[in-house]
Amino acid sequence: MEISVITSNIDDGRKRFKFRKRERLKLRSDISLLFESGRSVQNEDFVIVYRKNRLDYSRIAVAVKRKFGKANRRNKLRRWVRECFRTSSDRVPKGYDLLVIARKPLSVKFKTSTYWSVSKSLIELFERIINEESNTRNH
RNA sequence: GGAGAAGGGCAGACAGGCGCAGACGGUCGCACAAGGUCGCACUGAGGAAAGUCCGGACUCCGUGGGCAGGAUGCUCGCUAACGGCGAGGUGGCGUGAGCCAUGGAAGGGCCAUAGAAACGAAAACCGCCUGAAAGCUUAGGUUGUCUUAAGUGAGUAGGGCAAGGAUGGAAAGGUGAGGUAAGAGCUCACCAGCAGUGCAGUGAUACACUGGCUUGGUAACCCACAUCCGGAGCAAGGUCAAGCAGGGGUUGGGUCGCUCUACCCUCAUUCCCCGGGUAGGCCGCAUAGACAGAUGCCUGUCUAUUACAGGAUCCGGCUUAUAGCCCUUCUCCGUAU
RNA sequence: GUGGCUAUAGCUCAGUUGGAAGAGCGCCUGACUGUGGAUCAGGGUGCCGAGGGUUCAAAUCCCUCUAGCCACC
Repeated sequence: MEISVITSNIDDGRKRFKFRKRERLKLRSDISLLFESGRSVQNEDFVIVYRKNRLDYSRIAVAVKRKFGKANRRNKLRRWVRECFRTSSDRVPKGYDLLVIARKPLSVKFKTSTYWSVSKSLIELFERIINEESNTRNH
């Protein structure tokens, strides 16, 4: 019961987020479905392929090509994307399967870029997904 | 204080917050399954985790032998083993601390072009030394199809030499003296190198004496000798089980580049071939340990957002990448005492 | 991850005991033609993926890197 007190204290400042196992998109069949019937948005850094699932939460997968860089760089980008997904879950569209693909220009400027610049361009894409989906519903 | 040489170390730290993986303990769950959920506590990437260049462990392949093939290469030691490391020997470079290299008298191959000649005690372009003759001319003796002298031919042909020049990456010991027509290990002294003997050392070798005077380079060319190596690799391999539907074939199969001897299995549940369908879990697997694959972000302080960079069967090395520092030992130069 | 292969002209490829690098297509120049094509004649387009080493000499032999590709659940 002491625990709940602590967490509630934190909730005063900012929200407490988790990244659960079920929020990962792991099955091969799900991903091939995405490629077959998913829609996509893109900017200079990323492509996001998305598709509505029948759950009340979103699932995410990250794809980084081997050409992007060595293992260290690829790991770092994957962690940043995951961190962004976790901390800004209120801005992520709910009930979707997402596949984030890193593009070539990002690999060039990756050495000088920071976590904030990467998460900014990701959030921009998340918001565009929300907008486009609401538009199609209106039609 | 400056310029170097060798070796070793750190690889952001501390505090707080959010988050992740595993194990453990609760809890939900027919249940010691999968999965979810909770957690004041525990564990959670590197010096190179990398390249995959070596060596093992481990696993499967039927046993043994031979050939082929591969690796290493001064000596000794360390090691499970190694192509690794340590010490020593010899040679080269550097004022020095130190650094780099290491089989050429078993045999064969190759050394283009240039050069006389490229490993055969061979060869002769220029050169050095020696050095003709026929013929021709002139003069004389003599009148014969004769002969003498000088000149010319010619410093030519021929012979001797391996000193010097030229070529080349490299020219067959080097320097000096004697010697000779000119020269030459032709002779002598010293030096280098080779062989033998003695002595010291486990040994590579060192030292001394004696001898004949002397036969390049290339084994990251073949190779001799010595030592070692069977082949594949955790996607190895083992095991469990659901679903469906099994069918067919004949001397075939039993790791390998080749080969030999012996052996084993086998007319089908197991091996081989073909078709359909497809799905995997667990073990292997670890005091980090997954199977879409765990380390990230924020705040404060310290110069600090800051190098190279992330385990995938595990160890021992090597190699390559690397910010900013720190420590130890040593060398040379300058100044002061 | 494990085990392999390749890199030579703009493109596709040769290049065997180490001795000054070629073929085909394309390209450029000239001739023929009013112009173009076809045809004929001529031309090199090269730091042999990068850096070291062995050698008198390296596309070739040895070592280390860098790219690209393939096979095996």
